[in-house]
Amino acid sequence: MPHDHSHCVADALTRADALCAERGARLTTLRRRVLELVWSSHRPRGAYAILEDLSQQDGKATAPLTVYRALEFLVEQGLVHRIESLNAYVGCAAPGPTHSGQFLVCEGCGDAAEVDDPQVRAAIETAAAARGFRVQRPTVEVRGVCKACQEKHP
Amino acid sequence: MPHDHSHCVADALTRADALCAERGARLTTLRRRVLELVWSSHRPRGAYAILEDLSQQDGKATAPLTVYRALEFLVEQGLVHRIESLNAYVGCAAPGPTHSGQFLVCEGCGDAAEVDDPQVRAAIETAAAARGFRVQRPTVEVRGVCKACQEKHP
DNA sequence: GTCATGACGTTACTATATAACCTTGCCGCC
DNA sequence: GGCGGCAAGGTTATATAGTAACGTCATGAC
Ligand SMILES: [Zn+2]
Ligand SMILES: [Zn+2]
Ligand SMILES: [Zn+2]
Ligand SMILES: [Zn+2]
Repeated sequence: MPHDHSHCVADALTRADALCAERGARLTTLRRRVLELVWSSHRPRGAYAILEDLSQQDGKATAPLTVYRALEFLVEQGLVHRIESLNAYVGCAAPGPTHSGQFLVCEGCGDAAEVDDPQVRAAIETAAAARGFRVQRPTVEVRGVCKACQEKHP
Repeated sequence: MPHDHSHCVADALTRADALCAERGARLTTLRRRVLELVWSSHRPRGAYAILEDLSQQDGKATAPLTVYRALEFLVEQGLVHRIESLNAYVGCAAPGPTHSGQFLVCEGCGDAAEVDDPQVRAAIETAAAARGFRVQRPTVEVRGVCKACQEKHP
């Protein structure tokens, strides 16, 4: 779905500003820049890719730790999610009460769509409870093909 | 649950022998050794940890590729699963028709219990279908605390 | 035996992530 | 104003994870 992505970015930054202000968290210039770079598309972006973007913008090399620290902050604040199966990061579509959604990762276009399906969450909770397992952080990353890509290759 | 783990290992190896024979897949000495090392506990084990085990057994350094190739084979055969969120590998409890189960990973003891819950699978399938997403490979890795560890720290 | 195939070894390299330590800038307070 | 405390960010080095390219050897079909 071709959309006006600049809106996605602008919205994400606005929400981030609001959330951090509300919580007294410091969304510094660097952290905000990293957040914007994560949001450069809906494809999860690796830490080193972001590092390169940053270095290029500044015309000088940046250290990995700089990026990792910013990402750590953004993940803690629930503004960004880490996709474990890709070692990459993607902007959260609906930050707020910190959550952990599920991700539909397309093999075709690479986009990762975030969904937060109560049924999925409940099924996992139930299956875990049946084994006496206390859930802390569920990770659900579904590889497959998105609607748009299916239509492209019929 | 303290159990006779040697049984787990023996069973796993027996099943692996049978499955590979049935399929005409070659479970070579190296691959069998790696499988045994993966099964050394119920904790997912990193490729480099296995590499060290192997090197130590042989008294000479082994190359990473050796291990990665064996692991690739074992994963393809469904004898071993990769835990994405840990970059580690764990033996499959019920190999056979190749499946992709869910994993309950304990923060306390590190054990990863494999479950294959139809409800979870169905919920994911439904949620994906509702968005026109075709599922290929679901990854579910739940971090939390297992029953035994909960009882240990009440 | 010959030859094709697949398994394994060797070397070098890329990618991802963290440790230890120091500098800077902000903020409240004396 | 100046000082103490703290958190962010910089610097350097290192740990951990994964691949590429190429060669050699074993197995099995013919
Ligand atoms: Zn967008
Ligand atoms: Zn797609
Ligand atoms: Zn066991
Ligand atoms: Zn446990």
